[in-house]
Amino acid sequence: MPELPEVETIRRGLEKFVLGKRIADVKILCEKSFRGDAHFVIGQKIKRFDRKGKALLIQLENGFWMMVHLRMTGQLIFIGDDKFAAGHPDGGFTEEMPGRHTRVYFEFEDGTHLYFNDQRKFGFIAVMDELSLATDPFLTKLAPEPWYMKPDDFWAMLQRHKSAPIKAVILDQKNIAGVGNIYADEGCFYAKILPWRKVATLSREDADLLLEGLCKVMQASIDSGGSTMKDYVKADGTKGNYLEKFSQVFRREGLECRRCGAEIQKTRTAGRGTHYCPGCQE
DNA sequence: CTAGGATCCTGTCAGC
DNA sequence: TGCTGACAGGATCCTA
Repeated sequence: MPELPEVETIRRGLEKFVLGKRIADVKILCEKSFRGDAHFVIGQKIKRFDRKGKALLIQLENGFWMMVHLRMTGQLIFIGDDKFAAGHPDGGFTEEMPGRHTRVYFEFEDGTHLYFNDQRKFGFIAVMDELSLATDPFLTKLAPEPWYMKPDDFWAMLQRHKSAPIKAVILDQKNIAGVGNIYADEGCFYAKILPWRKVATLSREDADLLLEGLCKVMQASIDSGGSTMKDYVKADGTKGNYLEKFSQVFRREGLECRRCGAEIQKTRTAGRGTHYCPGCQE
């Protein structure tokens, strides 16, 4: 579920609360959720948190890395004097940790913990050396994030997928990085494009507007995630919800369009639930 | 090469 | 109540 803005929110939170901590132990409760050798991680200090698209990268002082991908239902929860959670919106601090969905957790030297929870087990943490990171198939094929893509590049990319629905194209991380189901729908709404339109039917203006929309909705969400994080830091279990704050179509089926007043609809495109306004998208 | 569908896994919810 | 199928903020694998 977490898309780029969620992962960036996590990255910032971890940078604030976990950077520099030394990992005393790693508990693996689900083998599938942890790839590679935990021995390269135990005893190491966390040197840096980075992010590429939806992938979180953690650099250790010995030069090894951990790549975390949350996929659909992953979340990271830090519990110490401060508490911080982000990712999949379920659970949070209501459960005892480790909980029913905890797959892996880290114990730091100072007694604090970082939990990786993942209901559906699609996500993972992978221990990687420099070479495996540099040659990782997902990372090497990952396209630029929207704000690093020029309108010309975006347009050129679209020309390679003329017969696909536009939503399917922007969901593919090899085409543009970080867009998921929420921002695909929100971006199409911004550009007034129906998500199932074949790319061939889009004008250059449509494409420019869509790229602009993707940049804007994702940046707004990152900014909002920042304020959500503050609520979490208060450790009161508050569920910040940036969707409520500025979603125009996502999970608003049956409600009025904020732009034209028509009723937001939900259908299926590219195998995913798809939200749109029949009044102002075409 | 692209496009589309099945698949990984667990949980919840609507409908019978 | 119990069963069944659909669906879920993702990405890969397989087939055509």
